[in-house]
This record gives sequence, structure tokens and C-alpha cells, in this order.
Amino acid sequence: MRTGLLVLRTELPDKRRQILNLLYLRDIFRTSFSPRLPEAALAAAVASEIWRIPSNTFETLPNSDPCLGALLSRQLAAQQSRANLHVAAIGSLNGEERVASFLIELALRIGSTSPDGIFFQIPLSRTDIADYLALNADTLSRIMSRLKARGIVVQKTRGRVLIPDGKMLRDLSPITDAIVALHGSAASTQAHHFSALA
Amino acid sequence: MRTGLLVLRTELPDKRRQILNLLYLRDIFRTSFSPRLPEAALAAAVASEIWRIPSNTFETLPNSDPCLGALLSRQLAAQQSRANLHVAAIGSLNGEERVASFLIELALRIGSTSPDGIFFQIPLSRTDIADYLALNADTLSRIMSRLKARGIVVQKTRGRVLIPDGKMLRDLSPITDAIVALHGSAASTQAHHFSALA
DNA sequence: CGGAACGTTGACTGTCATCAATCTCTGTGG
DNA sequence: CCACAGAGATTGATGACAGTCAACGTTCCG
Repeated sequence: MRTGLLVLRTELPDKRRQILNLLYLRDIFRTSFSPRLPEAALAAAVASEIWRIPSNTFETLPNSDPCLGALLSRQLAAQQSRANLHVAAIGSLNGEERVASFLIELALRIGSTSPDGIFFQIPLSRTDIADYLALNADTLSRIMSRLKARGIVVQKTRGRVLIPDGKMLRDLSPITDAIVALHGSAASTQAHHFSALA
Repeated sequence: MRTGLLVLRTELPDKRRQILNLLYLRDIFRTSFSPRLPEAALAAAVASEIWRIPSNTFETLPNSDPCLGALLSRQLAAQQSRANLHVAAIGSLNGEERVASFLIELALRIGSTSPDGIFFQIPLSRTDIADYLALNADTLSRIMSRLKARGIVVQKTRGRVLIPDGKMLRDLSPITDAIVALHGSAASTQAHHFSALA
């Protein structure tokens, strides 16, 4: 995909929904990445632009250009790693830690640094965020309220958020380093806000 | 890898452990599949045999043989899909459903069909299973006791288990179909025990 | 036989889900 | 411009499920 943000969403029998994965710029998605779950479907969280490549072409892509093959291989490895990280987040963090981790992820991916801190537009609805973090929407709302009360996040307008101090957020998540490694390119201006060395 | 069973394990600050992924026969693992989490490490659950391939060789493998490239590509897709399925399991199932899903997975992977049902040797310690399912070991023990009381699983000896009736187990997990699709090869004698059509 | 590791079980606690009431935004039409 | 409707978000009261801690069983070693 070229721009935008996609979610891989599924819905189990009892109206239990879960967002399995977020897909960002330059991520690769194949139908076969999605397990055969009921209602599993890709949906655009924000307007997105996608390149479609026929499956055959995709599988023989590396043959045409060795360098492309290596790139592809690394991209897929990074996505696998992100999926594993998400397992760790959902499986071993509590609500607040999950939300903090998610905010760090967004800040690295779509944040822009300003003198006041890191700004970004939250690209998902509350419900989608809750589904992504395996939390209830009500619980998510409560956690966000607590974070706002503590001044860790500041809500500017609907869906627009400011993180005044990356270090405070950093300390709320035990997996910050892994998130930075996977979502913050070395060149990212946001990454250093969360870096342990900063 | 060629034989055995590997676990990708991590351990966060407060002795919270999580098993991110199980690796079975013919699965592919690269260091870069593992997020940079504290203590992230591969460990053998049972004696395992592994092929090591230098990273460069790996990335250029597809160039040497187009057919191999396609195979590789599909294998990686299947593993991605399994990671996503595991997110769904941990994120949206309750304890009993997770355990049922895990038992189905094992039955498909390492079970052998007998007149009495499906037999297998549980290849992980209680603690590891709990970490894989994002449950507490005590809770896991309680759930297993309940399943035994209901006759859904029968414990033969330490770590050796019999599933008398696959259909009963099947109905305990809302994601059975997806598990069968990913872990049961079409040829597997176990797969039909869990199939909706059986 | 004894010790260590692992597993089980019960009583209690804490976190998160559920349900319901209220509030806030956003867009629409008078 | 305001009123209104509807969706989404917030908040509180309550309950269920899983986690914690501690005691006791079991298995498997030397």
C-alpha cells in the first residue's frame, strides 16, 4: 500500500470484534495473511491508496530483481515481528500499558514534532482502538481520561492529540524499546523522544 | 527447522513471561522475526533439529529457484496468518476457549488418531502453555480440570492426553475453522475430526 | 527415601466487562 | 442561526473472570 492506514478486522459470533493488525505505508498484505476467521476483512481507517499485485506476479517478483527480493524479505520480516510484538502487548500488558504502547506507536508513525511536543491525528475510532488493544471501549475511555488527567496526553480537538512529554509516556510501557525499533525509523524525529538515551 | 518444536519466548520486567509463537516442522524463523523485547529468545520445547541458513543466502534463495521462491512466499504467508490468528485467540477468547483452541492446534499438529480418539503428548510445560495462552498457570490448571471433569480431555499419563470426541472440543472454540485451515493439512487424519462437515 | 520441580486447589483480590444514564460532537433541515 | 437527531464518547455502579497467594499433592530425580 502507498498511503493511508488499513485495519485487518474480524468479528466472532457474539459480536466480539478484534483488529488483528494495522497496516501502514509500504506494508504488504496478501489475502493469505489473514486467517480464515468469520468476517475477516481489510478496512480503510483513513482514505488509503493501494497497489494491487497479482499473486503470481508477487511470488515471482524476487526473480526479476535480486535486490527487490531482499527488500521484500526484510519488509515481511518486519511485519512478522510486529505481529509478534502485538501478541506480547495484548498478552502481557495491562490496559494502561497497552494504551501507552499504542500512543507511542502512533506518535512514531504519524506524529509530527512541534515545540509543545508530539502532535497527531488519531486515525481510528474509539471502538477500533479498543478492538485493536483487546479492550472494551468503555475501559479505553476511562484509561484515556486518566492519562489526560495526569497530563500525559492532551486532547486538542476531536481525534487530535498532543503528547507534551514523550518520556512520561515512554515510562508507561514496558515494551517501548521494541516499539521504537519497529515503528521508528532511525531518521524519525519522533523516535528520539522515546529513546532511552534522550 | 526440520523436527521438534520451538517457542519464541520473552520476559518483561516484572517476571511477566509470554510465548509469542510456536514453531513447528518446516517453519521458518529469522532473528528479525522477533521484536526487540527484553529476553526474547528461541527455546526448544522438545529436542529439535534446525537448519541454519545465512541471512544473505536466505534472501537470495528465491533467485536460484523460482519454484522455491513461491514455496517460501507461501510458507511465510502461512506463518503471518498464524501470528494473526494467535492475536485473535488471545485478544478475544476467554480462558476456556483459548485452551480448547490450543488443544485443537496440538491435535492437528502432533496428534495421532486411534479408535478411542486423538492421542498426543503435550510438548510444553504447564507454565509454557499458560504463557502461550496469556493465562496464569493456576487458571490454566483449573480450566484443564474442568475439561477433564466434563470428559472432553482424558489425561493418560503426565503430559499424555486423549481427546475422545473431537466434535465436543470443536464446539468449545469459536475459531476452530481457522485453526483447522492453518494447522491441519488437507491430508491430515486429525483434521476431519474437527471439520464442520464431519 | 528425600528433595525439588511441577501441578492442583481454595480463598481472596483486582482488573476489566457490562449495562445504563448522560454528555458531546457533527451534520441536517427548518 | 438554531434546533434536533443520531452516533460516538464519558462516567458510574455492579458483576464476572482471571490473577495472586498459600497450602497441599504428584511425579521424577538422585
